[in-house]
Amino acid sequence: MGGGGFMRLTRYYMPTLREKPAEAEIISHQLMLRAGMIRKLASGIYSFLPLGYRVVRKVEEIVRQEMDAKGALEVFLPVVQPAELWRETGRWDRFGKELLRFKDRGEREFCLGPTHEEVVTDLVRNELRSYRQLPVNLYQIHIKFRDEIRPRFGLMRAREFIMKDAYSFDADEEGLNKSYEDMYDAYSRIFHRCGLKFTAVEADTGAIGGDVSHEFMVWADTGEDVIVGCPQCGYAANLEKAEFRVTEVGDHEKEKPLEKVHTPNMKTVEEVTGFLGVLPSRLVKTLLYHTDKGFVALLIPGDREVNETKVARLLGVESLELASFADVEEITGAPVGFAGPIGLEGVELVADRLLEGMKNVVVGANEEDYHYMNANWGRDFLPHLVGDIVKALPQDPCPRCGVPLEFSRGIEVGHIFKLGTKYSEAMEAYFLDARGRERPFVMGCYGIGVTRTAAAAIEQHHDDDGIIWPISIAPYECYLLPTNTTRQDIKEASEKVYQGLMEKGVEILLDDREERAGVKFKDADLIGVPIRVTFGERSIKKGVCELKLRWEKGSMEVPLDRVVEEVVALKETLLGEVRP
RNA sequence: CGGGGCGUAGCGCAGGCUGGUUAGCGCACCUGCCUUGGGAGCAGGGGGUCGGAGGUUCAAGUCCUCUCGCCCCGACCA
Repeated sequence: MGGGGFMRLTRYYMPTLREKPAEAEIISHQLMLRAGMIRKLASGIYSFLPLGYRVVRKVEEIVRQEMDAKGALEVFLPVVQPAELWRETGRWDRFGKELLRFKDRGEREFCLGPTHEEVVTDLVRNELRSYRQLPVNLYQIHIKFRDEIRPRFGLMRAREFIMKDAYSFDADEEGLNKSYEDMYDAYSRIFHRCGLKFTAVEADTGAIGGDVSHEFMVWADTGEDVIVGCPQCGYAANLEKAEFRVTEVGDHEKEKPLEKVHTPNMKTVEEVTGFLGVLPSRLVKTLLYHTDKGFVALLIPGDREVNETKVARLLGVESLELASFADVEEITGAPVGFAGPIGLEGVELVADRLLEGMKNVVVGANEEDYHYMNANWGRDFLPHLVGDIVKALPQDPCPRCGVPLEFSRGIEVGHIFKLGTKYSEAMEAYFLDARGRERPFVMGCYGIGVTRTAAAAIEQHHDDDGIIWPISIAPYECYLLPTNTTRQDIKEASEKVYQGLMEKGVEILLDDREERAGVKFKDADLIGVPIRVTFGERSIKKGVCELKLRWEKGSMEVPLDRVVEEVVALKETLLGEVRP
């Protein structure tokens, strides 16, 4: 590790803060600032101090070992990338403002790399020619820059961050499947070794493209992502992707005559259903969206929300956003709040499958202050397309086994994709197969947010006093705490143990500062080193010191001449607990 | 991009409405004494372009205009 695996605090740079910085909202951000791990340079841009950087390096090293074990090869690609490359895949225009663009002195356009599909594909297309050279998996660990709309939560959603990204190149689908499985396995091992409680969930491929994808989620109530899981069969997906079973196959009511009702100034589902005395699920919301293929009207139950990801996938569109108020008026002939499928022309009607078979529902009348009651599918309106376009809700039946789904929150720390030939075709990256045919590489890409993983670990492992590092990613493994360095016996004992542990390769901090014991205890707890050895007056006279784990209340007395071996053994035990 | 809030010492803040000596407090920092098992005590001390620019005024941290930065919420589910 940088700077060696041992250090005395009198020579360290670890500016801890007693008070929590005003800017920090979530616990990992607060603790990283307080523990002297990071400092902010600008919005979403952080410097790593020695303690923080050691944690980053620990995570990186675990990632590196597991990637190498799968035969992936480490490379180092440029942060600054030319616009032409991004134009080849069309992402120069599509990527949006997250892509930080600038020009060099010669007015040539560049960007700071938010990801490296283009660069890595460019790299191999000039060098890999034959199927015999495949598969290849190239990875790197370094800085990414994404100009987030709103950076927040410290390292959790930073603009500049450290990422491990890997790209696999295979000759065919079968090869890709193998590469993907290897990465899935490597990721499981990596997060396990980092001491994290996590789960892999099915995910949508979104802007990166491709078809199959999993996200690795660290469980945390403060997480920004919603995990939908089945307690019975283990189905797990993120909210964007989560499917659910339709159990009700329709109503057995008789169709009643369509009835136009006056609903003055009632625009929301609550207002209309409250006024008409029906359940929100009996109202059909009609939402107008603008897509790159024109306008569409989405029909969903009043108690549901549109899942835009599912819609985009179903329609095969790239952009999807709610129509403006003006467009809604133009298309429906009524102000927002009164749209409905009956008599709505010029737009494609897309209905959620939940509505199929429902009888006598409420819909907007496309006329200000009017709705219809007893509208019926088939008789009064007929959707052009039916599909799953709403978000799952807790208690919806699992798509696989029908057991009620449970919702929880998580932090996305890893994401793997089967890309297929999307990039290789766009960039004309071909190889020759066994029969001499030119074929595009079948690609996969695999990311891990290294700095986010460190933050996620804190979200999952802390208490009121500070961080509680899993030993595998702790900045140091052991904290030596002489309570009073003015006493020779205490000082000498701690120095001797320091020497002993150093020789055994244990990563240690010796708190040799002339501070009062309380200050040292507070700092030790704050920075969260897992093993602590205390040298105090009472115990030193008995020839012992105290061994304590950060997450346990009590400590154990250990003879001074045995503490080195005890710490070494303890370290091995703790590391063993996070080995896959 | 829309809305709200905040920029005063390294950190956390007061002062501002109602302009008026040398701009304060706690923590941190330096020196000394003392103390040494959960962020001690006493004494002394250093540190500020009050985010920046312009303006009003005899006088601006305070009022006005502009600007920069940071934080939070929202970005339209009819």
